[in-house]
Amino acid sequence: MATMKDISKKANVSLSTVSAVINQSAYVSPELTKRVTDAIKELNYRPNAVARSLKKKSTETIGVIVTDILNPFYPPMIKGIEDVAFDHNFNVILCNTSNEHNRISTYLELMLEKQVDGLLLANIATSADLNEIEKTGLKYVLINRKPPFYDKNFVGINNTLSSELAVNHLVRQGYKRIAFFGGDLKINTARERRSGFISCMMEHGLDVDPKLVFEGEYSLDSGYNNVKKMLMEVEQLPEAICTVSDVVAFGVIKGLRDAGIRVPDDIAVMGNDNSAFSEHFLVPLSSVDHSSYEMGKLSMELLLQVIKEKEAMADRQIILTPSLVVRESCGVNRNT
Amino acid sequence: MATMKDISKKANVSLSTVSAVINQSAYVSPELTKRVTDAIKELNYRPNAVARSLKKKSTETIGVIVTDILNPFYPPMIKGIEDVAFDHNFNVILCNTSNEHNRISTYLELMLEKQVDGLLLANIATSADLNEIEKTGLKYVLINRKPPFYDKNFVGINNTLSSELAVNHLVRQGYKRIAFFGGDLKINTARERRSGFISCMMEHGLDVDPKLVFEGEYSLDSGYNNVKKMLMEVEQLPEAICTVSDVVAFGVIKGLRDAGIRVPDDIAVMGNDNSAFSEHFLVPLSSVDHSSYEMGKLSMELLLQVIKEKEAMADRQIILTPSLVVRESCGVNRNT
DNA sequence: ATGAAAGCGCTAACAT
DNA sequence: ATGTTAGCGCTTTCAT
Repeated sequence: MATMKDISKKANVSLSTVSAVINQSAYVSPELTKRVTDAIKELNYRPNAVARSLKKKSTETIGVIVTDILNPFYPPMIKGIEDVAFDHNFNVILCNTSNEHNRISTYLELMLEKQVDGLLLANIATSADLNEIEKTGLKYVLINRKPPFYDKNFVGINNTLSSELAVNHLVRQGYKRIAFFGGDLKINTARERRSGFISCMMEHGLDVDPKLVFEGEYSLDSGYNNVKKMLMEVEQLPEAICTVSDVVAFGVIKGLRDAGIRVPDDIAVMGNDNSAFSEHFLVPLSSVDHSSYEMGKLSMELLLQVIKEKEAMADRQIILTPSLVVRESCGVNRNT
Repeated sequence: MATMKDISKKANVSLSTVSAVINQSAYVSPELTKRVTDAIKELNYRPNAVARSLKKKSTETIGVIVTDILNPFYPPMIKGIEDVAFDHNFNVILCNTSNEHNRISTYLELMLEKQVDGLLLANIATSADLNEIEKTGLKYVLINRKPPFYDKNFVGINNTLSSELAVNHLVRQGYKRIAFFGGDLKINTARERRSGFISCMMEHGLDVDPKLVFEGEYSLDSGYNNVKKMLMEVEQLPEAICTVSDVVAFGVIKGLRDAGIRVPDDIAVMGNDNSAFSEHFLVPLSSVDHSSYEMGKLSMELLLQVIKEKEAMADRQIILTPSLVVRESCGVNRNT
């Protein structure tokens, strides 16, 4: 690989002149400019970003940490991040923890050593984890999940509202006895969606049967297993099931079908997330769209701002508004 | 951020001693070792990988270029890559071209400048593209797709066999008039799957109606649109449709349903890829598994070998064997 | 066993 | 307008 030194020799100019034409950081006479650009072409020169980074203390690289790229919620988010990174000549180092929580620390160390300009994190839900991030001193923005009392840079959605949209739809369809299949209450999104469900039910004057409110995880298995549990423990089944996420709804529908219960004929099922292919699921899933692509995009744009500002800028929390997506899993309006 | 210099001062030793204890590259007396490690802890020192990379000419970073992370075929592959990278303290820069072919060149330049140690490419199907890669001089291995006559490092699957497995299954189910919904014939996987289909049909003594062999793309829309086309142009519909990929099958099933045709009752549909959630699709899709996670894993392992060998090692082509996955979309055996 | 010093490829302050 | 030079943080010969 040719270096700037090679160019300067070939073009018979100084190093700083080469640097000046490459970075257009100072006026260079057309004469010398041509000699330099010619040499660059001839030697097929490419600047060495590592050397530049060492000098400039910036790598134009960011780290993205997610829990599980296999969860269909994340690919659009990652695509959103990558798209804006690409537009700004930034690169994205993908860190996929595969739900192994202790991988986070290792990734953080690696990112620190690699001198990334910033971090995008989609799986920080506890103060302990946040603390680890803060200790790195890196610039960062949190996506989707956040610890209690967190008031710094963040891009997420209105989770309470997402449940409300879901419940409203179910109520409009005429369902009254509605179950909630939730997630891990250590995660704010799970807490907020759960409380949105409960408060919205109350708002409608509907009872929430505690036996019909389940905790779980953001996984298909969780939905499946909770259905089994419900079938065992609950005497009177619900008319509808409101879930914390599409993958959970997938598991719920699978569990229901395995038990010979038809969706939506016997029980309606509502998703939340609007994952890819939910439209084409066993029974096309009604859901609430969270535009995770948009979240990715906005978080990267925010991070770029944070990186580029010289003095610390005021923190921002961007909360997107979810929207209802009606398909078939909650049947047609029973009131009309 | 503390540097090695800070450590050497604090511990009152030379730079090379600090380096020696960090890299365990030379014997250092217990006495000095302790002083150094203490200083490292006290100053919370982290080695600067950028500086190290500049000196060592290796970044422990690789670039991964894929066409579209939204295609469910890729996340498992990326996860496989990332998992073995993680085990070797390598980082993965994700390059998602979003099917914009001209993004490839830009990514290649960026990867060159960033001095990645190697490249994993899942979308190189033409000699022209391969040429671009070769010009970078970077080490690389191709995944899944490859240009004609390519005989270098590669990890893929036996595409011909994947079609044969599909056809065999359909024939076993009693179908005789079988259509093929293919992909872009510029891509070897599409060509091989198509020719596997045709030869296997012949093997069974079955006619291939040219009007029932479609070209297309690896996308849902392609399957959907080709169904429309078929419905318009073909007088006698097929009993079964063999597709080049699950996403195409998704589109096919959607198109069929929209036209009031039931799957598998009226027409059977066979996937190929076994994407995530195919199991939970509108009608659970019978498919052929390609273990894209395994492909990712093996390709990264191969790349690491290539990177670590001093002298050029013999090229390797790893061809995985696909396996049939029977679900519901091709009905039950009509012969029994 | 430890230290001094050169140099990886670049940028930027300074000198001319 | 162009060139000289120091230095980013590290590794690695070469002395001692």
